[in-house]
Amino acid sequence: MARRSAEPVSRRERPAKTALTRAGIVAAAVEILQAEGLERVTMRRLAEKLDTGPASLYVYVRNTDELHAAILDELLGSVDLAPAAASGDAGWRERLLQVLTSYTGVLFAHPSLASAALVARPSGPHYLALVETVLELLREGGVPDAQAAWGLDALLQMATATAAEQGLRSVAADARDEEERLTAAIRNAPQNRYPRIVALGDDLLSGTGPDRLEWMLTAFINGILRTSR
Amino acid sequence: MARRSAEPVSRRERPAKTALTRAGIVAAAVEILQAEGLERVTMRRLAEKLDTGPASLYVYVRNTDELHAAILDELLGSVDLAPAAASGDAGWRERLLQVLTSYTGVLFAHPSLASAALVARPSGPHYLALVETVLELLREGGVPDAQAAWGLDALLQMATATAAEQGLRSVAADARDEEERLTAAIRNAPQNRYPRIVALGDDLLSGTGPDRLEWMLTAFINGILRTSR
DNA sequence: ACCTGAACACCGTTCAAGT
DNA sequence: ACCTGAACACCGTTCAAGT
Repeated sequence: MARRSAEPVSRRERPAKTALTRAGIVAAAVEILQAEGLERVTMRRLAEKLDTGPASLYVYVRNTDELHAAILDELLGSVDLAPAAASGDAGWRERLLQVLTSYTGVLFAHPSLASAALVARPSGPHYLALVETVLELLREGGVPDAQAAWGLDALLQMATATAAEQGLRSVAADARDEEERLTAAIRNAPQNRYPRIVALGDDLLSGTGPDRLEWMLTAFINGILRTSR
Repeated sequence: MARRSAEPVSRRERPAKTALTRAGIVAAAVEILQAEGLERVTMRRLAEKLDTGPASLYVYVRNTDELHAAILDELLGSVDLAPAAASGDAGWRERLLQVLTSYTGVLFAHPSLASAALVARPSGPHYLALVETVLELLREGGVPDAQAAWGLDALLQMATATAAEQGLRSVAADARDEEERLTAAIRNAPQNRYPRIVALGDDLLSGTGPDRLEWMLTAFINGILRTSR
């Protein structure tokens, strides 16, 4: 089948090629993330989706890490900040936990992104809105400013790290391997050398889901309240 | 310059090629880490150093992540666990902080490894020894077993995440960029939308070093003590 | 069982040249 | 200013074939 010109075919084969914009690039990146995971959100794959060469993306995005941070901020738009405002319905602690749980949930849906978030913190508007909300709840709870400033970071860090760990566990086969190695190591630990590990046993690895995170966050909030700088 | 045979030259050019072992592979990997950073600890670079092809390594190491975990456990051998045993000299809290600070110090020296540790937890003997020590100190402090089991993980996580963040800041130019973006975002946050962020200002990013970590750990230890499961 | 060469299927980033 | 083709300098992992 000969064709006289490639144009009409290429018009049919792919969506109309729109001008590149940062927003469009990030949106395409999110689509790839949803469909194929963060490992596939590469400059080359993204360029292919946008029907251009990878070099073109560097006009809008400094490098791959910045791209990942932009994707994360985009997704943080779906964190539910509403509980924070609903005062009266529940205490500030409970509402703070709700917000942080919503944040974790978003990361849970994209485990690989949670890992990236540990390294590359975002700085976009959605991230700032989350920070503002958490700070406001801490203020409502009477946490002194200095303690809130340092506590905020740790709270988000804990939530992010938990999502990364838990998420990987359920997805990557390699992470499963690693977990099994750790479980085996703990089960087989000789009692004379590791008495406390043996004493606590499986509880060290128990409840790795939301229960554990909620306890961790609660414990840390209690600590923030009582620990001055 | 012609040579009749490559053998004598190759004997001079590189160290005598010893048989591959897992220990030898990990040792070579640590050398590359020290000299060139974790980014350069690739299967190919490692094979080159060991004078073989990358495929040969897969007999001893399942994949790159497992290699990274093995390197980390190796380095954890230099964590100073001695303070834990020196009871009487200082309270258990202080000694726990000393151990965790030593752990952070090791990771600080290899920031990229700290990031890897957040994703790929090790399960080797040195890691188990660290876990055992922390658990024993928590027991000494009267922390109930259930709380120690879940608290342990969070303590190590906080120390690891802090090292990863702080370490990257001092090394990677990209991370510097990111920090600057975040600093700028916080400084330029409009007061009407983000009043708490503006109120706390630079304190949100202050003291990102050992002081901050010590406060975080102390706060969390206080929380562990008071928060039952 | 261990080791290897060669291949497969990818990467990020830069740069000179075009529009 | 924006966009591109082409190149540079790499990756992890597998597999058939050797010892």
